[in-house]
Amino acid sequence: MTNEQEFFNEYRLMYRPFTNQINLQLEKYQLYSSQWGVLRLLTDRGPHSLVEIANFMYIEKPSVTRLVQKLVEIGYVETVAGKDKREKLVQLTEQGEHIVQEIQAYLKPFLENALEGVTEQDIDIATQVLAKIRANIKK
Amino acid sequence: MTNEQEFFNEYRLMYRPFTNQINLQLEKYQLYSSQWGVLRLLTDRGPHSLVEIANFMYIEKPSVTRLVQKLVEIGYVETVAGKDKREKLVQLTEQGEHIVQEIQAYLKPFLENALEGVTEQDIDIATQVLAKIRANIKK
DNA sequence: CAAAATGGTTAGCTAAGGTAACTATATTCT
DNA sequence: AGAATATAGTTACCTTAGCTAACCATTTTG
Repeated sequence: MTNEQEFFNEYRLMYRPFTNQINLQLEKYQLYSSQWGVLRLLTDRGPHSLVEIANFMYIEKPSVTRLVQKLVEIGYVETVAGKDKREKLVQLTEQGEHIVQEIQAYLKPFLENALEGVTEQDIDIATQVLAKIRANIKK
Repeated sequence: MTNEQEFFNEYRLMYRPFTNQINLQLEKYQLYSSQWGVLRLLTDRGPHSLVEIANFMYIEKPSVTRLVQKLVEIGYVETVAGKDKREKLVQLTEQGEHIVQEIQAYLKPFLENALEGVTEQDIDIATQVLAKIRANIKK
């Protein structure tokens, strides 16, 4: 087995246990990891339209509609009309901003534990490899 | 944003484009990436019972039942009764062994392209990081 | 040998998407 | 300017890749 195949093998093997664990942690906040992805995007990079969210997350518009509808329902985000009246800008509510901080703190020990025994440097290398692959695929 | 969060962010962002592309490549063989995962396991490590497959792939027994049923239908694998009469050993058929070779060759350019510009050494480091995380999570 | 454990299946559910077809607003092109 | 085209978002319905609960059939254990 070549190194390339071994890498992709490991990549896929990690996916389910990781996502399951994250969903377990997020249950407390009535969130799934997909919704958490949206909240993190809004936190890290500010308000986005639905289409922008779709492009960033590599998912289709209807999927974003549903994710955002649920987050609005819970009260973590709100939508405001853009200058372009077709557009809806999605932004965190005050409650949303608050909960994101709380969740980030809550997840911290879990993520730290997951990376236990891995050096900072290796994490950075792995991060760059993943980013590079993503760029190559979408090219 | 800390490095840890950045890593997990990249990990998740890569998942959908990657799996979509793989499924696209596998369409030609009437396979999904989940089924391909089973074929690869049988190729790399020989015949396995359903429970062994479930443990290896971190999925539940009923999911394995369905994956294997489909592969039997297509004719890529067959099941033989184990010494323990409850057990079913899943193994590649001749056609299955043949097709795995073909698919591996067919996927090669795609995987190489995905890793273009990444050094062997960095791939190895990234692979080890993923394996380590998986071990930490399941611990 | 009865009770518990293990391997596998069936039935029905869910998360996290996707496509097709539509409305409403904006943009472009003659 | 007005018609054709493009873009943002939604609705309805479909799919992949899982899941749990409940159930057989064997095997192991007390």
